[in-house]
Amino acid sequence: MQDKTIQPTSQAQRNNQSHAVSADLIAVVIAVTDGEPRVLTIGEAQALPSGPFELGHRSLQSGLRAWVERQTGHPLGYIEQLYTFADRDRTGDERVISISYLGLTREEQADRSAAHSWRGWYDYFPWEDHRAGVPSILRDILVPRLSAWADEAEDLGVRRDRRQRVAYAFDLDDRDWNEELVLQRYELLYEATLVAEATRGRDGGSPSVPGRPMIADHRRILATGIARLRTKIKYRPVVFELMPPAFTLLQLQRTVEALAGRLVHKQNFRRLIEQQDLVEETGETVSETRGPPAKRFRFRQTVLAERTVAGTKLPLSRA
Amino acid sequence: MQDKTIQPTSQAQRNNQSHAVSADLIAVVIAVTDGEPRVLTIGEAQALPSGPFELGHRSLQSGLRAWVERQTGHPLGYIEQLYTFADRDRTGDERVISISYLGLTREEQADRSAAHSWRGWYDYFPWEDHRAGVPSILRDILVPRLSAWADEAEDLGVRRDRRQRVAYAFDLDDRDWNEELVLQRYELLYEATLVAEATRGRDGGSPSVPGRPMIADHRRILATGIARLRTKIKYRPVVFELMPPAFTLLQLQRTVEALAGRLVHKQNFRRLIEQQDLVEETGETVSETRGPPAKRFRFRQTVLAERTVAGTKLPLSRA
DNA sequence: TCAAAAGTGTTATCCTTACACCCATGT
DNA sequence: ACATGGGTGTAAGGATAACACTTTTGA
Repeated sequence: MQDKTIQPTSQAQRNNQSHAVSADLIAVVIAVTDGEPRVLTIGEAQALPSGPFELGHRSLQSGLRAWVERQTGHPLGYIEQLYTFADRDRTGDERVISISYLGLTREEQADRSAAHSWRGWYDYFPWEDHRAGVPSILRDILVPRLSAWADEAEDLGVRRDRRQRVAYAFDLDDRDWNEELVLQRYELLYEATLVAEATRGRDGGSPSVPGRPMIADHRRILATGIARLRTKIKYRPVVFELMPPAFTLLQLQRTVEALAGRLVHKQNFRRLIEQQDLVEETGETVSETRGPPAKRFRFRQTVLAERTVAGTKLPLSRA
Repeated sequence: MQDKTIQPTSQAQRNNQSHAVSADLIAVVIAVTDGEPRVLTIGEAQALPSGPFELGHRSLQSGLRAWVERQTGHPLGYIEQLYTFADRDRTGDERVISISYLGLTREEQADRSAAHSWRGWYDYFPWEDHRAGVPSILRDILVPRLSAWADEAEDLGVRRDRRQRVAYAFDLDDRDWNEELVLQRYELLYEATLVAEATRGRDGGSPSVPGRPMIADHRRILATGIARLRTKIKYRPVVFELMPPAFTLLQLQRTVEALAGRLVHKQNFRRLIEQQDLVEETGETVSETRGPPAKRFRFRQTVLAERTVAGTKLPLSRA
């Protein structure tokens, strides 16, 4: 359109302070303790650790690590970027860019003095825990309210679209539950103004549904992190970031189940783990549970080097 | 550590202009024409479309769309976020945050007047095209130079680490080539100062290797986009964003091969596509190639709604 | 004593991989 | 005629899902 745009304009306009933005770093830090997935929070457990990206930070990652450590006393191990989004600042004349990260650790003797706490993530998403069967809130509260919301649309197309999305994201009948759709479910609930965040500041709306809210859009970010983690454990050995150095296969299974929010088949799970050579025996056995002593295993660090690998899904031809 | 950090500090410090940043939006826009994957470039084909995120932009996505359209006259369809990174500005007292996106379109009658061009992505990464067998540059130039670089390290551990990473990322023997490791390969070449971008500004270094450079870190971003696309085509039906409304199975196959940089098995590919119900016949046939007329297919839009689905890899137990 | 947990097998089924082959058509 | 491409068939192998069952031990 304009011929002055032959060179990328970023350089040219950088000195123009008219587009001032500030960047926030936000961390979703997860640990699994006693078979419960927990998230690291600050304040009244309504906020994720976060802080502005500063000039002193060497990189986004190190800035994030600094903030988490400062606010919670907890050093981070594995982290990966989640998503970046932008909202208009409350003042309106500035933009806030939020860069979110997912971190995995073990909930250990961190600095007690720091004001932080670990909260079970199902406090925020009670409908996501299907380990003890389909949660009653789902059947009794969420689905009826979502159906009502779908039907209240005037336009036929909208109605159909809503029904379809609700069915897809919340479809139960046990086997069809897709645990990865954490974010889609939260966003549907938000759209239907069934979560507190959606009605905040605005008037009325439906009374919100069980599940603890968070400040700003932190709960949405947490949902993003959970969704990412639930998909990732299926194709990358990230669970081990959450495990102690040595563990039994049952402990490993319980951790996976805690994350996925559903139970897995014991024998097949064990076969899966062993056949992929993900673990090796330490030689010790422990009998912390009742039942016979269990062998302890450790993660084979070498697989990180060997098989950062990905799976093929293309039927390659031999050259 | 500090007790004043009970609340997230982002709010508190937002008005402090000491951490001024500017945010750039960068687009990797891909199309496949005549069996060649192309990337949308501006300037002397050394830059990706980009521009600062401005107050007028409703969202990151719409800001990106605006910039690409302004600079190239090309409207965007499918886009997804790639990655966000930060570099110190050349002035040193400000930060630049780059938010990159991947876009997929068809290279069509866009505005001719706009100063843009489509470049084959293998111009930038000649070592990534294995459709006609292992590229000779790989055997003759890249691998020898990388080996030399690995061996020139003084520390034994570093030497071993480098060799391992080179072997993993570049290992040939045909079948073991992993087309998804585009970024890892580029970064190794960068680390070994074998690409022009690595020696730019600095003195000497090894003479660079075949492959067209780009400004700043645009080539790294392109590598990120290619890698993402190569992995994504395996589990989401995104190829169809690159196809015309109707196409033959061979055209579809050629597109996938262009992206993956390797040949796929014809019969098995067709089975894969058909059994997943991704396409349906239009009823027409065309004989543009020699050989018998081919049926034309169209993408079944419904699958987007039905199966945004993901695959299980956990051995779930029946409740 | 009994229930929870550690283990070991075994089978059917599906998907992937790899072959081999025939037919139609344009050069 | 022949090479290129369209289309069909099928057999072997491995991974997954779904069974059933024994043994050990703490509560």
